[in-house]
Amino acid sequence: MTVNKTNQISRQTQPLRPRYYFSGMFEPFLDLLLQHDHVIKHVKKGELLWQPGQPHEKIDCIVSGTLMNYADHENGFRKIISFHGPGSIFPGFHTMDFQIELSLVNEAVTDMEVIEFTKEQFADIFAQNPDLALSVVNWYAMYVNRLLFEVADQEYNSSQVKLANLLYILCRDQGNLEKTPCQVFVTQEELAGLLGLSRVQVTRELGLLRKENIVSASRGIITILDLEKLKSVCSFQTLET
Amino acid sequence: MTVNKTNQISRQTQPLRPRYYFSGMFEPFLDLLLQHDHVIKHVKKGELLWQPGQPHEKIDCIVSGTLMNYADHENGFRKIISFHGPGSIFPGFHTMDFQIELSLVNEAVTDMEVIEFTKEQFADIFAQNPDLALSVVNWYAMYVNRLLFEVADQEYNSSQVKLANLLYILCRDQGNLEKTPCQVFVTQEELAGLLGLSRVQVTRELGLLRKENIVSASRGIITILDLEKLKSVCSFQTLET
DNA sequence: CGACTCATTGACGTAGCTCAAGGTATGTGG
DNA sequence: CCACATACCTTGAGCTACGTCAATGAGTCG
Repeated sequence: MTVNKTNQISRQTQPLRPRYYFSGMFEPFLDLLLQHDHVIKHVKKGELLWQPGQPHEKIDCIVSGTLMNYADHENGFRKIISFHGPGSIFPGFHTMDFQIELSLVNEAVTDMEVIEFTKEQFADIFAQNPDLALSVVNWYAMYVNRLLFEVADQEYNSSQVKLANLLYILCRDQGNLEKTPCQVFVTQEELAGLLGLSRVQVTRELGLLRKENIVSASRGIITILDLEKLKSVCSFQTLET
Repeated sequence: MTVNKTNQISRQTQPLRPRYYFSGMFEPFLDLLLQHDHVIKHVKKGELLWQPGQPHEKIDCIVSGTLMNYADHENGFRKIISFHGPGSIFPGFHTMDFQIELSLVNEAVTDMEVIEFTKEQFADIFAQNPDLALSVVNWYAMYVNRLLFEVADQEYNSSQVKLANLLYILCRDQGNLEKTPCQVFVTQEELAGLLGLSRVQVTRELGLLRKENIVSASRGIITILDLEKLKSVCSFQTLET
């Protein structure tokens, strides 16, 4: 996955679009991070990085593997918020306590290796390295961007457009926009959790996309057959110009 | 408004709840900011801080007045995202370009005075002052918290609960939780924009709350008559324990 | 081969939307 | 101070997108 590693003020050629998968931003700092006090942790697929209901005491920098971050709502819905891969940190570094963090869950979707810091340890590194501090800020900006996309754009789209947007973005997050057909490895239940729709509605909308030969679906895999047709369903905020 | 000005690792007594109105975080740095290159800007009520469609080139630190930040969706809905008052900065400092920022609008809801920096100027201050850098990060964390609240909680609530949550939070944002009756100065159209509901639906839900003597409403003012009853309608994420 | 999890499809209910017609404060110019 | 315009608010009728419930099929794995 290509990631913009800018640490200076820079005008990219294309303004950035939302993403659901974060990676790469802290790779330039891996050596630096390893020089400071830390703990190496290995987490098996399916395990949680820490127990929900606890305040966030640690910051993890991902070396390998992927993490899924979600929240379980009091009336039973599971909202998937983001995925984090190598070179991302989670949760973002800050020095406050938020109620809502107590109900966030972080699950390894593959075996993982992470470098773990306490908030105090990370605060020291943060204070001594303005470049790293800037990356923390840019990490937050990307996270805000994903959330703003949902709050200001997806909220007003039909379930059809929501789904098309998400599939397109997941495709891009994998760096697969060029090669069609592109496979996205995700269950319909996960799609529903990412979109805030019911599983049944996701099935229906996928059915429509399938009828138009835009995608084909099998157990846990969506294949994008016709990216151009898919784009024609997406909303403006999603697409490159 | 009381604001947690923590710049060290600290465990507050109460985990923080979401807020829609941001202020105070950068007040300790006002003198510091004024020592660096800046421009003082005055913006009249109703004017925009910068034109939509432009990349965000500047960072404004608010000295006085209040700003409303919203996005207009391609199919006509206006989503209100946040309000910023004295001691907040807007937009958050970062060094990337995001597509979605182009459609964010920032309108002065009162006459305003702001200290304006270019990204380059702010980047210098950021690099030289770890304390200020930490406040930028904490500012982002609070912003993320407001967005997560909407994405992970409000999304699954009925319009009744959504509205109750919002009224309670607006009340708290003003620091008025103690004194009932508490007045919230907001039109029903703004409530609709904050919640992603139709104006008509907001009227209906307010009507129900009125029947229960929880609120009374007049032109542009909602008065909370019975905070305890209002709390009984709210969802868990909204309330203090 | 039985027991999962994942996907499909139909029947039906409803929350919240749109459209529409009106009512009531606030502000402005004469 | 009145006439008129302009916000803002209220209420009803009807529609529809999406949710729920339920029954069934289709891969996958020990």
